[in-house]
Amino acid sequence: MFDISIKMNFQTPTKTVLYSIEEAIKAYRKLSQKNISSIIPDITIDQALILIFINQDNNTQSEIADLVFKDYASMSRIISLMISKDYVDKTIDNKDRRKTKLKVTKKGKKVLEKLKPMIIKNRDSALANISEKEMQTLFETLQKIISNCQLNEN
Amino acid sequence: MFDISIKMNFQTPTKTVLYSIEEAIKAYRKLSQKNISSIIPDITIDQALILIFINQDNNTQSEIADLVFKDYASMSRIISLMISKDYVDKTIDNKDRRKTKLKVTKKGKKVLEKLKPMIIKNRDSALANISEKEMQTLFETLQKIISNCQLNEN
DNA sequence: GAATATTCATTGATATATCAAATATAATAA
DNA sequence: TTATTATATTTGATATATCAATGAATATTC
Repeated sequence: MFDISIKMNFQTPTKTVLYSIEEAIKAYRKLSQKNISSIIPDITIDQALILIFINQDNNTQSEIADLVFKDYASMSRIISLMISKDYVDKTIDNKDRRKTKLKVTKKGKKVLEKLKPMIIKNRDSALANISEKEMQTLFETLQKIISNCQLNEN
Repeated sequence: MFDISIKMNFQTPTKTVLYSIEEAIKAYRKLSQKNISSIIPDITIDQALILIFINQDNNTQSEIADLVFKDYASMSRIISLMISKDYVDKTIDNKDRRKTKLKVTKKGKKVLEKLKPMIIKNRDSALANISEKEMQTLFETLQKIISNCQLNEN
């Protein structure tokens, strides 16, 4: 009895939308990584995304980590690698010596310019045949899920 | 000029739905992991998911890897760990000695029973206040994105 | 000003992701 | 049957994820 009642509510994982969300993001990542690697072989999509954010504003390392949903420890290591590849340049913020100032190098800027068209193309092909209205609905539902999850967080 | 025309199409990453998809799945994973760890400290959500799939059917290791979107190499290592924790038991398939037969151990089954209510609760809280219709729409849009990405795959 | 607490970043340990290469077995072609 | 090819899994190398602990600088409290 008990077992059956549990099973009734216990949908196979593959049947929940959460599974589809995972599937969608993995498919998009795979496509993006493949296309980006075809232009710049030694950069990951996350590194490219980080490069875009560093280029946009004067954010600290941990602010950017929050933007790309990364742990600060991971961020620290990714930045090290990006420095060693000469995509990024790091200096100490003299107003607060705990903080870092990140800057995209010349090489990094070149890479960004080379990648931009492909980044746009990736987004466009992932979102092909999806209307503005559909996209808006998708966005709103996702925001609900996000805030639902964050409610039960602390 | 050229630069401006690029910028016009180059939305800030945070403004695309793809970013929201990533955000949603990460928020859900964080919530799930937290709640699952509160019951069984030494299991990850992916391991729990894998346990469910092993329990359901007689799939081979790589079939399960496909179900949970994991690389075969990762799967191999995850299974090793799950065996060492006595959640899973592995034998060679004598009809085809390349294949493995995976089985959930008694301890694994106990863990699954303990976790089931929480897994259901996690899904429910993530999807709270989302109507059936909304969920259906979400599912359909995600399927479009998935097939869009897989089209440009090979 | 000294002690304490907080913040930003790094490092260590372990698990997982990814690609390439290696093994072992099975299926197919010659 | 032997050689070749294909399939299932493992292993190596490197990058990333996560948690805990540490270091360095700043902010707060007394």
